[in-house]
Amino acid sequence: MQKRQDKKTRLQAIRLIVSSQALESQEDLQIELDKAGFPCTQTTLSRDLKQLRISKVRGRNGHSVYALPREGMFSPVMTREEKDKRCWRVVFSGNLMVVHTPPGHASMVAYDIDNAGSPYFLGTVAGDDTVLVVLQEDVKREVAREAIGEIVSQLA
Amino acid sequence: MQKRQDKKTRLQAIRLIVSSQALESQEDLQIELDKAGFPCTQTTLSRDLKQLRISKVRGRNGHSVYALPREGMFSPVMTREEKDKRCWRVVFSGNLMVVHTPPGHASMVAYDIDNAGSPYFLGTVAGDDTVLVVLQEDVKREVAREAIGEIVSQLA
DNA sequence: TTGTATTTTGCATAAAAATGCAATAAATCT
DNA sequence: AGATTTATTGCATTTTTATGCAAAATACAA
Repeated sequence: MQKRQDKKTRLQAIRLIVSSQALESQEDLQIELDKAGFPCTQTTLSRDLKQLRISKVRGRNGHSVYALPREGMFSPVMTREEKDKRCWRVVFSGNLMVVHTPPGHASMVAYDIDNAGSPYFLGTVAGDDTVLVVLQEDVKREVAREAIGEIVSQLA
Repeated sequence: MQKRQDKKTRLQAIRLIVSSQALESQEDLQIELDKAGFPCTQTTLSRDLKQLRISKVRGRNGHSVYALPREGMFSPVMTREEKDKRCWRVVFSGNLMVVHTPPGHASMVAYDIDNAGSPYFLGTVAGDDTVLVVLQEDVKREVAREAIGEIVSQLA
């Protein structure tokens, strides 16, 4: 067998390529990777993509393209209980809502809040275990509390 | 050909099944769907999944399961050009300004805001795609909006 | 070093998913 | 009603992706 190429670097190249172009098959990716100086087989690509947790997702047109995984994505295998536990405590201060979560889960919760499209929440900033949510000015805390409850348990 | 079953209903059933169990193949889905009273072929499923924009995503273990589409979940939903073109969304609440950016760009924007040396902005906190800017107490929103506009456009 | 374990990779092949074509049900038009 | 168009669906097949196995490079231990 020939001298191995640096796998780390190849994986990095794959990330780069996948994030910058819409590739529809491993064969296409293989071609691009080859251009970039990383020749390899479809077999290897299949394994690399698995390791990088890259999957094909459908655009509006129905076509599928490869895409990097985004944190905050959780598999449908997560149990109800696990999801409900994502949100620990909610307190308010001025027009800010402070959501406490388990360590490391803040970004996921923030992601869900952002994507819930609620009119009450203007935006979020996530740390490691805390999410800061900026409320619409005239929103009552009760309303906000209920809304966050729905988002967390609903996605749960 | 036999009497057709209601496609609408079948699609609904697929949504339900996919969102409640971790299925690894269309064949598995076919079996579940059959149990639910919607017998059909893999061919039909392939088409249904395409129409529903359901795709396989990888869990942490690397295994793939079908999952309903979630907006904004994957990067390629928006191309790089679209991201660059997208106009920043700026909203206010109290003496806070909330600046939305493309995913991962918040810290860069925050950095630029900090370094712009504007007297209107006391400080910033950046998440992944949101920057929280604390405004000087007596600053008018129009002024703030204009100021941020200048800072941001310098980036582009 | 020498021997052993682990990792990486490709080939051949299996498994999974997508699609061209054709048949026919259902809808629409005249 | 009868004719025409559109939508669904399955079969056969192709295309795409995953994997068992083996070879060889690299890492590791004694």
